[in-house]
Amino acid sequence: MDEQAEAKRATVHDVARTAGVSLATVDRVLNARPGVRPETAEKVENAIKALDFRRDLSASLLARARDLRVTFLIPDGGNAFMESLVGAIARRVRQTRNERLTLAASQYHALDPAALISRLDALNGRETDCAVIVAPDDPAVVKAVDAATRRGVAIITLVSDLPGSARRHFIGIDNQAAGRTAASLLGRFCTAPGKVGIIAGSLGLRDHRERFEGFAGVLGREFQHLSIVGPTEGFDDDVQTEAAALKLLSEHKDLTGIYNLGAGNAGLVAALGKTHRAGNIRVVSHELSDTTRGALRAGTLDVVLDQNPDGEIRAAIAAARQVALSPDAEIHSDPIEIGIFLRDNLR
Amino acid sequence: MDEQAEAKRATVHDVARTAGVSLATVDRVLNARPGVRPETAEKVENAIKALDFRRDLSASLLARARDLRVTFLIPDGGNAFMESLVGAIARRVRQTRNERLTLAASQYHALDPAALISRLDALNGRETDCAVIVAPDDPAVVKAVDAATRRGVAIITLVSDLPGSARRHFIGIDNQAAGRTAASLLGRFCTAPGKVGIIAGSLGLRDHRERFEGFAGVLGREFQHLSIVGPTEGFDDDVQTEAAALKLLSEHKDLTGIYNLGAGNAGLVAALGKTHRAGNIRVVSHELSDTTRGALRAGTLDVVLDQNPDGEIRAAIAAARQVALSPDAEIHSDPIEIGIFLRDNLR
DNA sequence: TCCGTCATGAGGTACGTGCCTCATGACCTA
DNA sequence: TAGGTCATGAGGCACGTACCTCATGACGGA
Repeated sequence: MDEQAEAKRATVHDVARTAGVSLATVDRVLNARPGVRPETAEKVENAIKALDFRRDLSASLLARARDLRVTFLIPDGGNAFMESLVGAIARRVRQTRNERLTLAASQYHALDPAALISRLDALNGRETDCAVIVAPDDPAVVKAVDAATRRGVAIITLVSDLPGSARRHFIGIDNQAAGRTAASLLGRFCTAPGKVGIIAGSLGLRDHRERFEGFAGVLGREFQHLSIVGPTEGFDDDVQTEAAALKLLSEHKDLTGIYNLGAGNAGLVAALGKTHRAGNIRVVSHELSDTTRGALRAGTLDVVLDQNPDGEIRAAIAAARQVALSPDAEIHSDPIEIGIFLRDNLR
Repeated sequence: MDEQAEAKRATVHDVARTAGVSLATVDRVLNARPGVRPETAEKVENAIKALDFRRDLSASLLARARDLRVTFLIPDGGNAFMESLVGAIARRVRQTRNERLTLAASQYHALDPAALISRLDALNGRETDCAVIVAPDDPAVVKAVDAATRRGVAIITLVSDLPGSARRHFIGIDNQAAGRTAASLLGRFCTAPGKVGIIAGSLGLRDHRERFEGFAGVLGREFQHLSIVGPTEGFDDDVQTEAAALKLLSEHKDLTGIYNLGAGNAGLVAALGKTHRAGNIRVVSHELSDTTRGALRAGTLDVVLDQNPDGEIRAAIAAARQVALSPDAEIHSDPIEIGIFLRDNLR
């Protein structure tokens, strides 16, 4: 089987000729400028469809003599995963310097919707084409997203979605599947009957709720020799997570497994070490970091599920380009896969 | 932390001015055209470094009025993984239609180095910028790769590398790590003492050898209650793999696990079904496909390691763009991660 | 009927790079 | 010294799109 290149691509000139209108009119339609009668616009749309015309991104960005400007809004506050997202953005900046792309990363005070909202309100379509946000599922945030969209800034949600908002796209993993996967691994690792403790960041967070649901479903259905203790909340914080883990460990001597579906892994590792249970309990947690890598190597953690921050940033940028290309068309993006890391396939 | 966009990027005009030469000379240097004295070229190189000039890929592809032409050479022969690579290429074709990229996929007779070599010999730099090849590690292939490189076709190896050749880059997973991961999972799933059977495609293949080495290392070091039987060869073929699996199963009644590090999964699944051992033996194999997905859902397979064909194709194209941009510079590409799939995180 | 508004056409320049032609001067060789 | 080769400069056109100005014709209301 050989696939050959298709014939020459259609240009705006071809569209104009086919539609029987001038270049200027095609341009008005393509860039949603006023001054075109609906029936004329339709002729153009039809020609575009007939020729399968797609605007040439290279030429387009070149002609407007400016970059595609993408702003990231990420929570701060020492959360290792969020920091790795910021790191991934910085890496992309280096790689995309010759691709007419300007990336700006900006952190807002975590767990503070008002801080995020004021950042969103400050965005406008003249300075920003697209904003990629990691946002809590809050009605006021949804409103701010809708308002920014009306000002011409396309919004893409990252990690945690905002269904019901005007956001153009969501980039993230299937958190239910992540929970199911954790249960499936822990269920097979813990062969003797016993208890499995669950630590969440906060059940107010959509992604954490979904992970727990997936986990509980699979464990209840397939691993009935294990029962669930919790979830208890660690608020994505090392100190509070350590306290939660210590409480679990002291109250349930027959604990054979732990699933930490939030952040705060350093606290969890510390608690396992202090109680001398590291290695005796099977532990699954989320997000690769220096802490979790070290704990995997030491055998304190057995599995780390990872949502691949570099992949998410790449996908977000690709989605932003699609938005720039055709503001209404549906966005296609490769699904972000859940990475499963053991000591043996650490990167 | 906020990262702002840097100042305006340097253009060829800036380079010419800084170097004190004309645009034409800069162009000659940039595109490796003859007619420039070494010391003049050096002035230009220095200006490029001083200004951190990078050629604008969009403008470059636009100006040469042709696409970046990438040809893929993939083995045929019903191997499900190779077919999925071809499918991934087809998907990319659709996504990159407006990115000045022409992808051609071409399959050659599997296990036939001569067929690959004649394809390589037919490539030339006027029609192809870059060839991405899945190639056996054969001295004659290495020679053909070197010759194609001299004719101006950059070669990128995919899945299996050709160290010692003039290939510009390798895209693929760490096969040692894949083997280690398989051992680590199988070792924890098989808690009772017993035997683990190994089926390879062919130990003549570099990637298969590496997987086996990784597997044997971890199993011997960490799971001494398990012993290895094999490897036996299935030649990446369903029928032969089924025969190999049947032989393993009949000769070793105390087999508690199987690791199939090659293709031919349909044969393995058939053998497990016929001997009524499906579900009683822990099985790890490679590459997601309809067969392996179904077997995961049915519980016949426990884990499938996957090298993410879509990601590999994406990475290969990104690498090809880098080659086009600067023919000598080192290529940076995100590592391809080993996907670990259980029933619960199937996509 | 006159003027204003609107839809559209015509044509240009610009973006950054590739690639072409032609001219010029320096240097080498016979 | 004439003819040749070579390094370089000067300039222009092209790629496909964005965006600008100006002209023109149609149609409406007063």
